[in-house]
Amino acid sequence: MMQNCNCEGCELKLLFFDNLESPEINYVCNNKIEKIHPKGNIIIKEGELIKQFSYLKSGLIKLCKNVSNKSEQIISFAQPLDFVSLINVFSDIFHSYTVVALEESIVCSLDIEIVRQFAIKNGKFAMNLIEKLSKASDKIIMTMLEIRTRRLYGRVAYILLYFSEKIYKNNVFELPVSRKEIADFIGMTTENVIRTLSEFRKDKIIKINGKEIEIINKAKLQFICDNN
Amino acid sequence: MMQNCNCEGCELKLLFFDNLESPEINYVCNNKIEKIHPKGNIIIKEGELIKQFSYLKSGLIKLCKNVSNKSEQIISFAQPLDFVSLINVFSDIFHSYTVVALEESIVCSLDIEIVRQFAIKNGKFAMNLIEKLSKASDKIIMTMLEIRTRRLYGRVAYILLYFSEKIYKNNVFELPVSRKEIADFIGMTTENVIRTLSEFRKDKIIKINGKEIEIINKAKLQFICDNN
DNA sequence: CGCGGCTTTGATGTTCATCAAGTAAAGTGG
DNA sequence: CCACTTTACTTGATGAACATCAAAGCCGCG
Repeated sequence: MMQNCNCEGCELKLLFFDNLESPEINYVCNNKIEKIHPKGNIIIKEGELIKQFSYLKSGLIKLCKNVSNKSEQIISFAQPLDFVSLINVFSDIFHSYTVVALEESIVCSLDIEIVRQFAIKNGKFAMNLIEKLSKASDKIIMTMLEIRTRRLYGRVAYILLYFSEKIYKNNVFELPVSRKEIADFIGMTTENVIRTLSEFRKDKIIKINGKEIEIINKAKLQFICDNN
Repeated sequence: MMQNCNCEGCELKLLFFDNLESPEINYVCNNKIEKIHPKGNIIIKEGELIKQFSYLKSGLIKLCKNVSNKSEQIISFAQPLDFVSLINVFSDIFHSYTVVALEESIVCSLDIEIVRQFAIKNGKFAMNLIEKLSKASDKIIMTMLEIRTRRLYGRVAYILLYFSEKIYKNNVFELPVSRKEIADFIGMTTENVIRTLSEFRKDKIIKINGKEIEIINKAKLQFICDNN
């Protein structure tokens, strides 16, 4: 789904291509591929050849991986500006992660060689890229540590606060993932995630209506997050 | 401990400064600080201002972090070429990790601004830097996932094989860390790490003599690693 | 020689995964 | 559109995995 939209107005252009001259921006604009991925669509598949540099313009994605033939592991969730095109696109030949759209997502892609050439020609652009990649990796590692230091209740509380504060910026939100995906992310079983959510509901900390969650006692949820 | 050693012979120069011209290499050589850190020394402290870009010339270090006031978390172990100067040196103002020497380590440091200017002036150098940073982050994330997918026995087996194969390339080796540090790394308690090591000893999988470990049944250890 | 830190083992209780069984919701084909 | 299948969700019961508490031995160091 190639589109000839004008990149001049794109805020992401500013993020990555701030340091490119106008003819280069035009080049990017003419050579980029913009694709709308419906919910559930696989954007990048583990094992595939890395051909493109991609970034998320809108939507929400999950980053996952198959580890040692065991069940799917979810590494992180990401929104625009959290960056997409992965940690390893410049250092590997094959994708080592799978990226899936959790909500309808617009992804812009550029031939990886074009980006590489830009970086080589333009050090400021490269430096900008380093900053973005660093922040993305750092965020993933920090989140994994935050989860590792907690137990079941704390982990579930953490992820509820995460969606509420970081992603939706609202006490009421629609969970973009299944109970199983939460379990895969926090490293617990689906049953125990459900049990914990039910406990929170019984304790009047949250309201549950299918995928819709309302946080009604945020202080208590924060306390559980901090003390479990 | 500043030294005027000749960087021309340094293999790390090739890794990072392959793309710098000779006068630039001389500049690096004259402005670098080479420091020998004895075992146990803190090389970088969490919270300090980021002033330098550092890399490990020899030795072994651990990367750790205090998370949410809870006990110290070990993120990874690293050797030379595994890289040091962290994921976030170009994107943050303060160090968010602590680096400690587990064995006597030689660290070379350069003013971070010098490195930044090199990257801006020389895109190839910047690209090289991106690759190194990417690989380092990717490795950390992969290791955290490998540990997360396993249970106590599998985790301990994993770390024994890790030290044996990746670090010391020998079936006999001196553990560079305490039992507590292993526990902090694999996210279990010290007592259970010890108990597991004792079990492995009773099952004649390893021999233990204080910090010295000998793997005598590697196939079995690998099996435990793969099935727990 | 005595103190503190690291290591070890055992006993106990908590946390969590697993198994089982049932309900609700969502997709599928006639 | 409905019967059918599949997938997601939910709850309970049980046992396994693990943390915690306690006590003692070991070792290096002042």
